[in-house]
Amino acid sequence: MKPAASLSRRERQIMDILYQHGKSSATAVREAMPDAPGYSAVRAMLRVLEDKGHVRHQAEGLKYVYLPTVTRDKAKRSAVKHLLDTFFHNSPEQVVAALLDVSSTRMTRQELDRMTEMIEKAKKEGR
Amino acid sequence: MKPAASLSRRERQIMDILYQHGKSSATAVREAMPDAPGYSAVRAMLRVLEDKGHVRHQAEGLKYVYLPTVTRDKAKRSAVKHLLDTFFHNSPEQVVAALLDVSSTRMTRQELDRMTEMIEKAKKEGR
DNA sequence: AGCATCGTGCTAAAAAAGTAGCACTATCTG
DNA sequence: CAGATAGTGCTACTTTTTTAGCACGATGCT
Repeated sequence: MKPAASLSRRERQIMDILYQHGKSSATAVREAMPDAPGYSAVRAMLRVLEDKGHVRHQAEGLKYVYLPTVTRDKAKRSAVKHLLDTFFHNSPEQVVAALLDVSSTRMTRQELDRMTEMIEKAKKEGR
Repeated sequence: MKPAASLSRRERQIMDILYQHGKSSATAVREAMPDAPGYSAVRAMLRVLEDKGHVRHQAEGLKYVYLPTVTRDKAKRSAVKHLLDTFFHNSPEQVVAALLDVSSTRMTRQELDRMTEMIEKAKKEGR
C-alpha cells in the first residue's frame, strides 16, 4: 500500500471522510463529499481504494460499509507528523500556538486544564 | 481559486513543499518531490498551479522562484482545522496528546515550558 | 565568434482519475 | 405474485493529470 501522499484527489477526500466518520456506506461517503459525484463514481472509487489496500468493506445487514485498513491511530500520527513537517518546522510548540489561535474561543477551562496536565506529565516523564 | 482539497496529487505535493521550504525554484521543488518526475513535468505543474492561482513566481537572478499565493499563516490555519476535523473530532486537547506522543522524545524542557505558558495565557485571556 | 550550459515557453501524447450506465440479485410492498 | 426499490458488479468513456520533448534566449567560456 502506498503512503497517503500518493492518493488522488477523490481518494483523499474519501479517506478523510472515513477517518472522520468511521465506517460508512457508499451513500454516506457520497453525501459527505464536497461536489459529490454520482453514486456509481463513489462506489468505483471505493473499489479502487480497496484494490490498493487502503480500505476494506464488511457486509452490514444488506449493504456494505467501508473502513480504512490503517487504524485511525496510525493515520492520526502520520497526519500530525506531516503537519509538523509541512507548516511548523517540526516545532510542536508552534502547533500548540496555532491550535490555541484557531480554536481558543471554543475551548473551555477544563480543556485547557487537561492540556496543562498532559504537558506536566510529559515533563515528569522526560526527566 | 479552489480550496486545497481540490488539488491533484502532484499539485498537493508541490504546495506542501512550497510551504515547507518557502520560495523555491523548479529544480528545488523537483528535488524535494517523492518519486520526482522529469524537470519539465514539474515546471508544467507549477504553471498549472499558477494558472489556478495557487502559486506565483518572481524572477530571482536569472531563474524563477515560486511561492504560494496564500500566506503560510492562512494555510497553516486551514491545515490545523482540517486535522482537527478529520482526526480529532474538533478536540484540540486530543491534538496536544497526539503531539506529545509523536514528538515527546525530541522535546526539550524549555519547549514544554513554553507550551504551558501559552496555555496559561489562554486561560487568563478567556476568563 | 562559436559552443556548451542552464533555464524558459510551448505542445502533444501517455497515463491516471473520475464518471455514468447497464445488468443482476435480494427485499419490500400491495 | 408483480412491481418498485436498494444495493452490487462490471465495463466503457471522458476529462484531467502527468509527463516528455523540442525550440529559443541568455550567459559563460575558450
